[in-house]
Amino acid sequence: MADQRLYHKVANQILELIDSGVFPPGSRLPGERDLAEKFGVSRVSVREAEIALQAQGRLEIKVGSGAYVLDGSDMPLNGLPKVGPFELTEARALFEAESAALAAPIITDETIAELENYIAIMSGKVESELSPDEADAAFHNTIARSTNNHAIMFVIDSMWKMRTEAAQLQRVYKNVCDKDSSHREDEHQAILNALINRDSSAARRAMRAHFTRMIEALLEASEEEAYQEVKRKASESRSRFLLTKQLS
Amino acid sequence: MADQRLYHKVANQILELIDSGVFPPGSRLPGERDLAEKFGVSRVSVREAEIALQAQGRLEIKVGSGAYVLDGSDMPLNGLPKVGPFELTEARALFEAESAALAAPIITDETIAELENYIAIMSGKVESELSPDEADAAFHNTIARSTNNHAIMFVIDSMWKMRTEAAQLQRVYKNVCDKDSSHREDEHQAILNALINRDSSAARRAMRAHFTRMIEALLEASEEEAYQEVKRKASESRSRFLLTKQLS
DNA sequence: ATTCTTAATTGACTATACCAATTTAGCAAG
DNA sequence: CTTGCTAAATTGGTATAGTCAATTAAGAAT
Repeated sequence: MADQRLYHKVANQILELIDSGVFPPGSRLPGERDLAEKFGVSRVSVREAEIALQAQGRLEIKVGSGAYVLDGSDMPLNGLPKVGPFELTEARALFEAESAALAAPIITDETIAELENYIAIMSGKVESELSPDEADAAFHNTIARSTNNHAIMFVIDSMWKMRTEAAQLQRVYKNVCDKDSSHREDEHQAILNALINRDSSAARRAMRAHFTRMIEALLEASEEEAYQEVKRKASESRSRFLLTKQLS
Repeated sequence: MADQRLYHKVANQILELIDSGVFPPGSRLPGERDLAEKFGVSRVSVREAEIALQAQGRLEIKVGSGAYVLDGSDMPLNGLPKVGPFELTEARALFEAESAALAAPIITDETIAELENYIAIMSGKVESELSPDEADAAFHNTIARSTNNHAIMFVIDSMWKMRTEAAQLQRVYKNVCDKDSSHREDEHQAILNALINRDSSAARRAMRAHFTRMIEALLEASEEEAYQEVKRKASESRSRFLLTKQLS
């Protein structure tokens, strides 16, 4: 532990100050010169520490202004895998179902009201600064959050970010996402109803059904438009997913 | 684009050299002094560039040796949340169970042989360059890999990395992990048997049981040693986990 | 109160120097 | 010829000190 570089130690000290609330997200860090004196190190080490933190998406350094603490929500999260739409949807079907099942028994009325709001936004019945897509993200993330389990929140959030990247790259996925707005509302409502009833098992089923239909839609889309890659992956996995579906 | 920092430009130049194959993964970069001269910048700028790339997991800098290009496979993945041992185990119970259930119908005999080998390594019956802990990681990662789903592989791998970080920080977790070696072998064998039978449902159950016992062990440990934080989180979530367990 | 100018602050970059870890070269012993 | 050790060269790590440019804050002029 003693063989780590100085700038690494400094970075950790800064991180502690951030996490302990001394420097909340959005706030500005003291200047490099101040921090150098405070930590008893050279300015170079502070600089290197801040550069490393910036590379990790924890800070944003503005020339002539200062280093600002970034909110954890917009952390880019390095190293997400490139993942095809089918396998991603499959993974979400499994994991988000468990997320919903775990959330069901302990979800609060406030959170349920929040979810209702997101559904309204998605259907366009309520105007908001959130886009329908962002409301969709918020819907799933909020369920994950109500599990009170940070690992689950991380996983659900990561998969949404993969979806965003995948949607940028692949037309099929985007088309399907756009086209399924009609089904989406009903399915989200079904999930919500299960949560309102605090029915863990129903929540799992509803969430699985939500993504299962998305997979079907992807399959159709991949047949219409000859996206070989998607088609191959889809047919290869179809049987086993439909198999495991029955086992829940 | 012209207002980016120098070290950022240098980092991009280095990245280009890496991606173009001039410096393949595993190779060593020229020294900071050489690169500084080559790029026509100061050594500090090269240093800052390499530190940023290291923070992004593209390089590994070894003191007195040099900066080495990292393979994409062992990128450390930044931005992992700090997660308590209980919630992490809970998440793994849910997600790894689904991973195993999905893998069961399509796992190959080769992969099963691989898993057998990892179990043998963990029990010490076979000597290997892998530590028991690394074999444990390989066991779970291999199951995830056999799902053929990159999103699932990512999630399982991420959670193992969280575990590693958590174990460094929290004694309880580490103690439990060390003590459960005895149960571990039987449970892993049970999982493997389910996979051999291609029994999706049994694989799910076995995997859940594996982590459920770990949670019980954590609960005991947190009572013995008065780790308030763990204790609180555990008791708060215990009921709902045991609840959802029955619903599978 | 508003705008403009100016001074102070802050990050960006360079140059130089020294230290410690690592590697390499060379030499000695077997 | 191989092995093992030592010393020198290489390499990253840190510090100090200074210059420059972007930004901000303070003050003056309107």
